[in-house]
Amino acid sequence: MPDLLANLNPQQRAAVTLPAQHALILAGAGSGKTRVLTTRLAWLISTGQASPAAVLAVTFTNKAAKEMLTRISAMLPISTRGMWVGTFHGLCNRFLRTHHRDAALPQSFQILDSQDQLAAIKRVLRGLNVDDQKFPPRNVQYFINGEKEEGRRPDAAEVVDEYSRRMVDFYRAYEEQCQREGVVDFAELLLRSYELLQRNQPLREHYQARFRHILVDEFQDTNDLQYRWLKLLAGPQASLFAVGDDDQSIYAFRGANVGNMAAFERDYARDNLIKLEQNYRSHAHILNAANHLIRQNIRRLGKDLWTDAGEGEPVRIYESLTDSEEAQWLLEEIRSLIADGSSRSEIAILYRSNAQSRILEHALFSASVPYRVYGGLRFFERAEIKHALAYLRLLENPDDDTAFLRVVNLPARGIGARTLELLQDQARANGTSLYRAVAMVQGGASSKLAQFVALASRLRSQAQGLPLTEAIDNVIEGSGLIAFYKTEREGQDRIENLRELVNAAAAYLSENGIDRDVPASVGLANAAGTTATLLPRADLQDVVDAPPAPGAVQQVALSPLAGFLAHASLESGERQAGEGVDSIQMMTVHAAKGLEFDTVFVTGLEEGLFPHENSAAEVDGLEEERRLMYVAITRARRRLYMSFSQTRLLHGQTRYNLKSRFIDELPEQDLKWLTAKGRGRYDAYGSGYGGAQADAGYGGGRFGGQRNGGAFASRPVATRATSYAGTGAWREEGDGAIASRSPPRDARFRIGQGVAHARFGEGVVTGIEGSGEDARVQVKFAQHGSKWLALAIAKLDPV
DNA sequence: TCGGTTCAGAGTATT
DNA sequence: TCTGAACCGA
Repeated sequence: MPDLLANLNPQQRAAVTLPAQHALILAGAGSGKTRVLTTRLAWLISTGQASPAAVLAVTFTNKAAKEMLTRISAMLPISTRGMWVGTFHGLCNRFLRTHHRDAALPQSFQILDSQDQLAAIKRVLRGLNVDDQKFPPRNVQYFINGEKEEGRRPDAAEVVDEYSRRMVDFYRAYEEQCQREGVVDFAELLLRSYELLQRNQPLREHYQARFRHILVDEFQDTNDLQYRWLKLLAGPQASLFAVGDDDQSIYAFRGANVGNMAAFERDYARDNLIKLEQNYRSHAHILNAANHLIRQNIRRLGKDLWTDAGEGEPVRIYESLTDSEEAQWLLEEIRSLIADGSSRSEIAILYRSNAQSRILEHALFSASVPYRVYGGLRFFERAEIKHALAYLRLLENPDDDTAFLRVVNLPARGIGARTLELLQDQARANGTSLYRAVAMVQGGASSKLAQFVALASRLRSQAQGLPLTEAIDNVIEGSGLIAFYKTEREGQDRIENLRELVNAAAAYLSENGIDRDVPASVGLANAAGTTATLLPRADLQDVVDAPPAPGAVQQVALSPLAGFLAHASLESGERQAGEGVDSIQMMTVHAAKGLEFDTVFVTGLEEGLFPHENSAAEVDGLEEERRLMYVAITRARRRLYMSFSQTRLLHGQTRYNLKSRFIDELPEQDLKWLTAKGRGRYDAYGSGYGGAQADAGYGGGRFGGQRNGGAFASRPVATRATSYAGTGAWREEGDGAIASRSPPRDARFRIGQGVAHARFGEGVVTGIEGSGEDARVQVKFAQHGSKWLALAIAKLDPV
């Protein structure tokens, strides 16, 4: 297949054409990772080594999955519909629909997103009369998801104290509620698929025999359950092809375990580790900076990016006195870039946390520079859309109490909290859903409830004869949502969004090859579309190596409505608009992962902000921040700017920050300081820093004035110290006066340092005080919380 | 049931 | 400083 392999470098080619063995591809930023993954898949199919039905490719985001499918379609003359290419959750959803009986689920089970899940948990807690001050629902949610991601059901959860005993009780009650209502949350999709494969041998063997090649994207982002799921799915004849970059692992906080990469190499791919180190994105100065920075991380598999694209431009560093001045400088720089011919969409402004965007937006907005901020609400997360979906869910499953509660009084029908409490009591007493309990309650309000139930029931019977789009239109009108938003002051946008929901449904139907005129609630056992994508396609069936075990693959008849609802839960849709206009791209560094721009500004490079102060108390926290910085740097193709400010308004207070250690970790020869290096750290009025900004308002006024107080003007370092006195975090460079406590002489320990304790396990130093015999360190342990330990007594080893 | 007021908390986020 | 959630009075 010379076409497929053309223009691949030797490492890429080696990865693509690897024999059927487990392999780990360590793919650096901009090294053609997605290309290798998709070409590998296409190559396997086009050389006849695997049929389309015998490969499974899994990603984390729908965007990545879609991208992969698009590329495969372009490379191969086959239909990709029916191929197992999707997100972990999407594939598990498909699997559970197909085997819903074995999984003990209704065929049209609903999927709760995080918001729905939280609402469901609140309901559980209220039912148990739990004091939600003591047990905040968010914590319970965190606990439950954590347990599920560790593969533990309530019976297996560890109970060590009263607190965990209660948590496990809530977990159990929540599970019962979900089961009763026929709903699953995101983690449940995975866990239930995993358990089904594990306990059902014929089923497992069927899929193991089928999937000869399992390809995993962004492997460094997998959590423990996902990795276990992959290992279970990969049978003795299968090859696992994992692509990832441990240096870009930035999602530990949501359960990702970088350790999976090393584990995978050790257990599967000891002999097949391929590094893709040639970078096709950035010039050398930028790559040097990235390489140099990331080398400070201890625990990594190790690789260095290189390019033959030439030196390019040095990394520009800018220091400002205030955050608003930083924004002003940014604006001027952007203006001159645009004047020089840059397109706005090729300029990105990155920041560590969303709160930083405001002041930057303000500067751009005031100057009428078009910009687009990533993040925020997505289409299917909007309140009005969630309301409409809740009505639709009630049509599909009246026992869905989450949906019921969401819309029972929206638009207002005079059904208040008191009424609902009574209804919930009734439902609990009878072990039934709210919807069914309506018929059992007595009293004045019951007629209002009955009217609501009648409405839902009417909408349901109407939907049966209508195509999906018309059924949805009927629901948003008939429910009174449209009329409701007409009375709202800002309701026009919401009405437009509701109308857009009809279009989204039409798009869903056409993307899945479902006839537009099929009635919304009719199952599609033999029609094209939803069902067909759930089953191995008939024309692929003959190449499945082992025949399915009897009854292993059941007929699935998912209605267009049920399919659309699942789609809405699994794909939250586009981020908000601004598209189409050539605009500056603004986003967090996390959101920028996977993207690239000609010009990148990384802003707010200050201690406490980036690295973020909260990360100091996390195991591996600083290294993760550094990886985040690495991701930020490697987004830039040609021009990279980094800026930091001496002062910044945060939570309504001026904070005095030191420049980020990450700037000190960059190689000097690849940098170009736009302001005099190190100027502000010692003297705000220090010797000549260049640029027009010097005249723009650095005069005494700004510092001498009331705003920042005289203390800063006279002794900036001392004032800066105050913002850090509380945390004392990470002060390593010279100005030891900053720490409010005098640190122990013991040079082995620093704040942010990883340590190991015989009994408490691994932790991170978060505080140091005293000296000599009295030296104590505060350590936050992964398992046992935060403790002060006397160095003279405790046996602590640096990790 | 609705609207205003008060208060705590404020990091990154996909499915 | 700003936001969202909780709370209280009409």
